[in-house]
Amino acid sequence: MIDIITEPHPVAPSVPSAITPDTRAAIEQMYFTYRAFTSGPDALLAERGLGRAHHRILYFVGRQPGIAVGALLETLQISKQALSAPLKRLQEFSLVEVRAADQDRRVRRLTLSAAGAQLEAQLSEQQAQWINTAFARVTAEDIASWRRVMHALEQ
Amino acid sequence: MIDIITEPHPVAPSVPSAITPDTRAAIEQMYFTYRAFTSGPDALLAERGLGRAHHRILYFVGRQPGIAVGALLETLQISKQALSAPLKRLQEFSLVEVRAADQDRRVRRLTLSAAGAQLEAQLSEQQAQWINTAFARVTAEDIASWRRVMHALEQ
DNA sequence: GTTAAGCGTCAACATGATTGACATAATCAC
DNA sequence: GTGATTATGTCAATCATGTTGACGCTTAAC
Repeated sequence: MIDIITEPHPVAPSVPSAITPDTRAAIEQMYFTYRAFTSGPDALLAERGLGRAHHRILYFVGRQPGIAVGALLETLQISKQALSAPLKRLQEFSLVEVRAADQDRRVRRLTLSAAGAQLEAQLSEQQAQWINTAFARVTAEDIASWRRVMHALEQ
Repeated sequence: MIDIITEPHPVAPSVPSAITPDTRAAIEQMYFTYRAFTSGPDALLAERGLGRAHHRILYFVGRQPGIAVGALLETLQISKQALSAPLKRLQEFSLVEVRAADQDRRVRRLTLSAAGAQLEAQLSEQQAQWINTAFARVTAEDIASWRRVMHALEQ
């Protein structure tokens, strides 16, 4: 159980803040934009009885075919138990295939089946169209700048 | 129960896609950037036994003091049942205050207590510092462009 | 042959969301 | 005033996604 503290909380006195209206606007934009970003795929996935967890697996296995389970866990930053159920379901649906690695047979390599690759393409296609639609409304310089800022935001 | 279809799925044949490597990169950037965006506040909230749901309530009540429950539901796009538990908890912790509206006493107006405002400021401060740190590494033109693109992405 | 690595699985639990049904108080329409 | 509607709350069942802990299995490494 998490330690719930309701008493006055011992926190470092907050440095007088740089929360300008512009920064506030940026925070809100991250929230709403991400929500819009996920809503398209979510609907498509729901039709098949899948969720966002399955999407992330499909996505990263698609990007790195033959990725090991451990590496996928690192990428997703979740526990193996959290991965277990959605990965199993993707196997049952024949969307993801699992094979022991040749060199080290403890390692399971994950790849997309043809159907898995097709679904992944549909999902990415949706997001790509959404991004490309937005990109079409701004200049090439805006896009380059957007990338620079997003990269800076990843730390 | 969701209708689970494992048979070949009746989907419109996907239009040959515009998923360029650049678009892929943009998709990934959204995912990782949002994850980085939420990790700071999440840690601070966990110390107090709160989660992201509480954060969103604190945030929007902070931005629109006196907001009605129904309006908050609209903003968050969740059901009243989903709001109930975290809101109740915020009241128990004396972070959010609830008062019947003067004109229409069915309407409950939500405001932050002093402690609630302080916590909200800390959380926003964290995100603001993160954003400002990133903004410091790019030009003013990049920031303006970033805003334009983010706005376009909200549709 | 023992140890360690990579992975799987069972269990218990927390959180955040859903839908459905019903309850209550206050306002509005007549 | 009565009756419908609105704003909100609440109980219940369910789902998805995550956690930690404990234990087991197969394979590789020493």
